[in-house]
This record gives sequence, structure tokens and C-alpha cells, in this order.
Amino acid sequence: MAFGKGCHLHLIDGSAFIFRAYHALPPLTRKSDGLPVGAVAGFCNMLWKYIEDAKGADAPTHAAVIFDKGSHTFRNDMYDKYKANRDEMPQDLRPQMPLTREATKAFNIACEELAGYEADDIIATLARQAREAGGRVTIISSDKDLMQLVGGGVEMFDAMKNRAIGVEEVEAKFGVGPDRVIDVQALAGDSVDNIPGAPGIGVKTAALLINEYGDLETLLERAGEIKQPKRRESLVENADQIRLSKQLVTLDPQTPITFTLDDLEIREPLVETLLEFLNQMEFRTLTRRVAEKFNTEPPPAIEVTASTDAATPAKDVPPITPENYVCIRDAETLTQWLDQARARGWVAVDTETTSLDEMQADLVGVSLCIEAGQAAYIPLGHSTGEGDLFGGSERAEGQMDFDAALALLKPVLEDASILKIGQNMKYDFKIFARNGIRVAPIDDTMLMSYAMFSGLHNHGMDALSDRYLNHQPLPIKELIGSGKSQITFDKVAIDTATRYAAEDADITLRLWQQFKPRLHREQVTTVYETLERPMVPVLADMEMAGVKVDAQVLSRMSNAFAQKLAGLEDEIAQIAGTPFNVGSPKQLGEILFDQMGVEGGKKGKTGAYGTGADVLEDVTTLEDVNPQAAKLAARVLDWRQISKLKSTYTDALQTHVNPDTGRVHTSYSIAGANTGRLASTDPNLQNIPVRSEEGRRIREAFVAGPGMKVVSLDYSQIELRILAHVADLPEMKQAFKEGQDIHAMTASEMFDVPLDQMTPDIRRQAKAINFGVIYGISGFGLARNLRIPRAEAQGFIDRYFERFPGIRQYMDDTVGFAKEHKFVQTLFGRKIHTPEITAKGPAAGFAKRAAINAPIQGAAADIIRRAMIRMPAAIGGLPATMLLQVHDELIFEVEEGAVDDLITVARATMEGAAEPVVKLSVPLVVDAGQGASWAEAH
DNA sequence: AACTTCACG
DNA sequence: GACGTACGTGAAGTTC
Repeated sequence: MAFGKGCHLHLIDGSAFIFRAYHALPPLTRKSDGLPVGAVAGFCNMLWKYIEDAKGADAPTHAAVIFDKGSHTFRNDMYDKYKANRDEMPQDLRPQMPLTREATKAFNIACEELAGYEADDIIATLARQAREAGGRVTIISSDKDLMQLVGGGVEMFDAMKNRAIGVEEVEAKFGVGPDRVIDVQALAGDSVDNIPGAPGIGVKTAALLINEYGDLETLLERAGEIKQPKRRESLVENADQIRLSKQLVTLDPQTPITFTLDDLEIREPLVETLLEFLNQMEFRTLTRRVAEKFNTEPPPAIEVTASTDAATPAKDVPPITPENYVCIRDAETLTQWLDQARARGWVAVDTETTSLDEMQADLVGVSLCIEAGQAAYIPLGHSTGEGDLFGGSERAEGQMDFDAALALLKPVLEDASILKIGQNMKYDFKIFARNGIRVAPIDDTMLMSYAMFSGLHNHGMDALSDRYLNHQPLPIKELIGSGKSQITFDKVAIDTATRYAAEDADITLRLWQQFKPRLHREQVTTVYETLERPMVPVLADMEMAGVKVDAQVLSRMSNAFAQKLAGLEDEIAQIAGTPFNVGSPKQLGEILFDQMGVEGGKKGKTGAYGTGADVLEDVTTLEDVNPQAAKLAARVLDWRQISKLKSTYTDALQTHVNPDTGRVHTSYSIAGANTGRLASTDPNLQNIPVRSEEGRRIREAFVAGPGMKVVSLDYSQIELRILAHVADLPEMKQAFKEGQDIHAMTASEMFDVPLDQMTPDIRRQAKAINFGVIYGISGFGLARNLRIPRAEAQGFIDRYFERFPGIRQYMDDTVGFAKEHKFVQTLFGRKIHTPEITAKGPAAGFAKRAAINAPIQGAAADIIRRAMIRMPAAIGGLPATMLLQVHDELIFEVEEGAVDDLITVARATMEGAAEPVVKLSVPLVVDAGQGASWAEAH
């Protein structure tokens, strides 16, 4: 068919596909020879998805993937610095470039490139030709440089966001229509492509000017009329540079291509060629999928030479097929399965229960998997239907006796020669522990993923299965529903439950087979084995122990807060002249800024006024200008504080007291925080108030049992000490060695004030700077924190860098490392990936600061983890229990007579926790406190 | 479900 | 006056 009216041309920006694929996926290599193929794999998946998605009503009649060829184009001849600051292509991406062309051809899609021109120019040329022939064009890309082509039958499509980009979207981005986009780009320039533009003028200003003067030439001619001196000078002085910039950003619609639109007609994939290519690449899943789609057998998989590693995946991993799962209903079958586990030396295990709260959950069933595809489910606590009016439902038929099954499982689960593999093992560990079984030894795929991929993605099973097995597990929602009508797992029919539960064990085993050898390749085996995996039993025991909370104390506080809130609400209504919901920032903002006339209200992206504490605090200072508003803001601040304490703490904590134990059992996520820190949930016991006097009293409700004391030990300034060590700051190290006040020392160095003349205010500023450095300081941030002018804050920072030159070095080195490797590392080898480090725009700033902070925060997290892992053995002989961790603090419950001994032993464990792996050049110091409650101990 | 606010280190 | 900014979390409440 000749291209003409009614035809629809799709132009895919090939380079964009490749780079997106490269950055979205972890570095994947071909099993047989180690060839890097991650980007090719992603590229093929995207292409396949594109083909599948492009079918249907608005299907293209013609399509092509357009690539860049070489790096030298006619633009380099116009301007030698064009794209000069681009990083070199990553080592492992280069060999993949030709493969992406091959892939395109294998899919039987036209594949075009042209020396001396960019893909964008070819796209422009084809788009022009297609329009002239009366057809429509869709460009599959989100690149802003292509937006100038939009309009008149040409639109773009962002495949990532699944969103069309038409004239409106272009206008939203550039503030002008597509026909003026190049004018705006010429003025604004582009740091990524090294387009100079007009210094000091960005997209916003450029759009403003173009809209005022009509077009770029008119603007340049009449630049002298511009009132703002900076803009005027920038335009007048750089007119030539701006005209050059326009030439650089303008796409060439007349590239000398040697093919025609007719050559791009859609063709069906040649199934054999395509399967052959995919098989050569060893993309098993995609090969299988494509084969399935065309109802044909996939070619035999390429033989991979056997590795010595026990956990190398089987050569032919069978597909995940729930129909093949076994339901174990008798002792004989169970024994057979357990014998297989003994013979193999490992077994994947998963538990099903009635609740997500491990302390309340009853065991409903156990699933096992010994080899990919071979999984079984042992139903143990299923009941029939909904039960009768009296709530009693009967035990379902066809289940083994609960105790008999556990008696068979116990010796295997506790057998030192059989590895138990789980996903989020802490959960199953606790369930079994509450049934008298201490599971050991273990491996945990969630923690393996965390050790290897922290910062790249989550580590939940659904995400891992999707990403590494290309399989979407049966959602639990389909079994138990959601919301109000949700049922517990014991009510699920055993057949359905078998498919779901056995699949989880199957997936876990497959993930483990993939991850286990990879831990070595990613060089995080030690991290996994010494910092992640051993946390499971330690945390499980802490969580099961729980902390004693006096609900009566909390209840009394709640009542007192309720009264206070009611009083404040009356007062607030009176000042406002009308009652309103004080808890609604929206209503508060309208009253404060619209009705009461406070000026300077700033609306956020949702159009609501910001009413955060800092904003309200500013309003309270308006006593002279707007006394009513000042008073209102002050009362709202009081209300907010009390309301927070009541709802989040005194009310909520009471509901978390376990009826069986009378204690509060938090849950720590080991793989939650990117940096290696733990996170505490349900309830969060890592953010119990302490900074305000009023809030601190909540800690009085955290008490010790009779004859016991609460003991708290916390690292003093651990992050600053780590900073002093890693950044090699001699003055700071010396100060720590001498046990000096570190903030006072910093202040003295920075402001030339002798220590004996130090004032609290100067020390406070130095303290803020010390913390700022850990967070990846910026003038803006410090200025806001200290409420001083930005220039002054910048002055402080400059001076700090002068006095402690190691800091600057550390920051530059860390960011440089992150850019090169896409991750940063702690002293203990923990990797934190920083994929955003090469982002442009504001994301780059975030990524930089996060990269600077991560090794410090992460090392502190590593150290306290090491202390916690050693703690049970260290305090083993003492009547003491470790209960809580709050990032740099450990809380124990100890018999009164053993308090001093506990402090001695625990302190030594914490202070020596970095050794012997890391010998810090600063001492670690631990402060201790004790008392009847956490409030007294802290 | 997204956004805002605020509690902690 | 290109952009928007301290790092890392979780929970509760309101709004859509």
C-alpha cells in the first residue's frame, strides 16, 4: 500500500528506548558467555509491548524505529561544543547498540539511521513527508527536542507514562505553541546538549518574551526596548549566540534519506527469525511469550555450561503453572516431601495466616518448594464457610492434624543441614516461633534483593517476581477480597489456597536460585550474611518480647488532651468569627489568608495555601499588623501539637496493646529504608515524642515490669564521628578523641571565638551547620533552618569548607563515585544505588544530597546492626532483654540488680561494634540512662 | 489514593 | 529570576 491519506505512521525514537531500557534494568548478562544484554532485553520487551499495544482501533499502517548513527553530526560542524559535556557511553552499553538494530530487524520493523544526522532529524523529515502525503504521524518519544514537530496531524506519545503529547501538552511545557518552541529553546539553551542560549534566561522568561514580541527575530531586533536591564543586556550581547542556538535546536526536515514512506509499511513478524534471535540472546521468558502468542513451540534453550555453584538455576526452568501444585493432606505425603528437602539440603517455606500482625496471626497453612515448579501446600487451619450465627465454623475436611504436621515439620525446620528459604522470613520465623519452632538456618530473598538492589526498587515479592521472573503472582485480593468484605485466609477454599500459597513458595525458590550466585557478582555477600540475614532472629525476638505500655497513663493523657482541644477549638472559632474544622489545612488557609487578610500566603501545587508550622510561626509574629491572625495562628499551633499527640500517640498506642501479652509489639522492616536503617511500623516506636516537654511525657507510659528497669543506651554523635573518619577531618577527630563539645569546637574554628567565650547562639549555629553537612548542605537549606539570609548562610558554608577542607573533598568524591558507579557505599560495603544521580533538573540536587548522606547514615545503621546482632550473646547471662531500636539508641528491660552489669556489657558491645572489620579513627561513645520508664531512662 | 502535616534520628 | 533544595522514615487526617 502506498502511503497516503488515511495512513498512520509511527516513528519510534530508538535511542530513547535503549537508554530507558538500560537505566531501568539491573546489569543483566547472557548466561552462556557473560555478554551484557540488559539494555537489549529491556529494548525487546518494550518493543514487544509496543507491538501488542499498537494493535486495535488506531493501529499504525506504517512504522519505523529511528536510531542515531555515530556521534558526529552537522551540528558539531556548526558549533564545536555541541553535546560536548555528554558523558561517554557506559562500557557495558556500547556492545549492545548493534544488537538493538538486530532486534528491531528481528521484529520485522523498519530500522533506519543516517550518518551525519540525528534520529530527530530523520523523524522530522519523515513526519514532513507523511503530512504532505496526507497521513497522520505519532512519534513514540517524550523528548522535548521533538516537540517542535507537534501539530497539524503530528502528535507524540510518551510510552512510559502512556500519555499522548499534543499541542496542549507542548504549550504547558514551553509556554508557547509548537511553532515557537525552537525560539524558546534558543533563548533558554540546554545544559544537557550544551546549547548556550541567552545566559540568565530560562524557559519561563523565554516564553514570556516570545509571547510579548511574537517571535525570536522581532525580539532580538527590539531587544533594546526591554525594561529589565539584565534581560536586555543578555539578549543584546548574545544575539549571535542565540541565533546559533536556534539553528542547533531546529530539526532538519530535509535530510537526504534514501528510503521512502512506502518502505515502512507494517509487516507481520517473521516468527522463526524472531524466536531465533530471542533464543540466541537467551531471553527465556520473552521467547516463551512470543512463542505462545504465535501458537508455536519455543526453540530449545541454549545450553549453559554447568557452574559449580549449588544454586545455579536449572537449565530449563519450567513455567509457573499453578495446576501442578500439590495439596498435602496426609502424613505420608508430607514425609515424602520432607525427605526430598533433606536430600536436597534446602527448601523454600512460606506460611499462610489469619492476620498480617504476626503476634495475633494464627497459622492456617504452610507451603514448601524444593525445585522450581514443584511446590506443595499443607492446609492446617482452614474452616468451612462463614460459620453459623454463633460464629462457630467447622474445621474443613481433608487437612492433616495441626500438631501432627508441625511435629513432622519441626525437625526439618530446625535442622542445621537444611537451609530454609523464605521471602521476608522474619514473618514466618515469628509464626513458627509462636508454635514452638525456631527456624534455622535461613536465607531470605527479600534481604538478598535489599543487599543487591537497595535504591533501585522495592523488595516485596510481587515486585521481585515481576522484575526477575517476569511473572505476576496471583494477587491475594482475589482470594480474600479487600476492604470491608475482606475475609481471613482460613476461610479460603483449600484448592484455591493451594494455588496461591504454593505459588509463593515456588516464586521464592526461583528468586533464590537467581539471587544466590548474584550476591557474589554484586559483591554484597558479606553485607547480606553479616548485616541483613542475622537481623531476622534478633528482631523477631525483640518484636515478640514487646514493650510494656501502661494504657491507663495513656488514657488519662488522652482525656486531658481532649479537654484542652475542646477549649482551643472554642477559642479558635471565636477569633475566626466562625467555627471551622481546625484540622483542615484548606479551611484554615482560607480563613487566614482570604478572610483575615494575612499577606504572603503561598499556594502549593494543589492550589491550597501552605499552613505548615513554619508558616504559622511567621504569622504569630504579626502582632502589630494583624493581631487577630497572630493570635489565631498561635492557638492553631497549640491545637496541632495536642491533636498530634492525642491521635498519633495517646489514642493510637492504646489500641496497639496486645490483649494476650499486655505489651506493644512493633514490627521492624529490615529492607524498608534505602540507607540500611530500620523502620518501625504498627506502631512506629521510632518517633515517640521527646523534643517537646509535653510530648516527652508520653514516654512515661513506656515502663518496665515489676522489679525491672528500662535502660537506654545511645551513641553520641555517631554520624558526625563517621563523617570525621571518612572525610578525614583532623580537627574534628582530635576533638572527638579529647571528648570535647563538638559543636562548640566547630563554632570556635569557624567564628574564631575561643571556647571559654562561646555563647549558646554561636554554638547553635555551628550545630546546624554540622548537621547540614551530613545532609548535603546547601545555602538555601541552611538559611531556612537558621532563618538567616541566604547570602549569610552561604558565607558560613564557604567558611566551613575552608576550615575543614576534607568535607569538600568527601562531597566531591562521593558524588563523583555515585556518577561513575550509580551507587555509593558504606564503610562496611553496603551499597545504596543512586540511579537518579544523572537526572537533570531538581532531581539531580536531591540525588546528590542523598548520595552524600547515604554513606554516613548507612554506616551508622551498619554499626548499630552489628551491635544488635552481637547483643544476645553478649548479654546472654544477664536477666535482660533488648526491646527497641531507635536508629542510634537501644532500649532494654533489665532486672533491677543487673542494671549496672547490663550497661557495662551493652556499652562495650556498642562501642566496639565497628571492629574488627573497620577500625575507626575516632572513638565511639555510648551514653546510658535508666529508670522506671523510657522518659527517665533517656 | 494523594496530599499535607508532623513525630523521630 | 532557568529550576527547587537540607538526609532518612511512618501515621493520621482531610480532600478528591
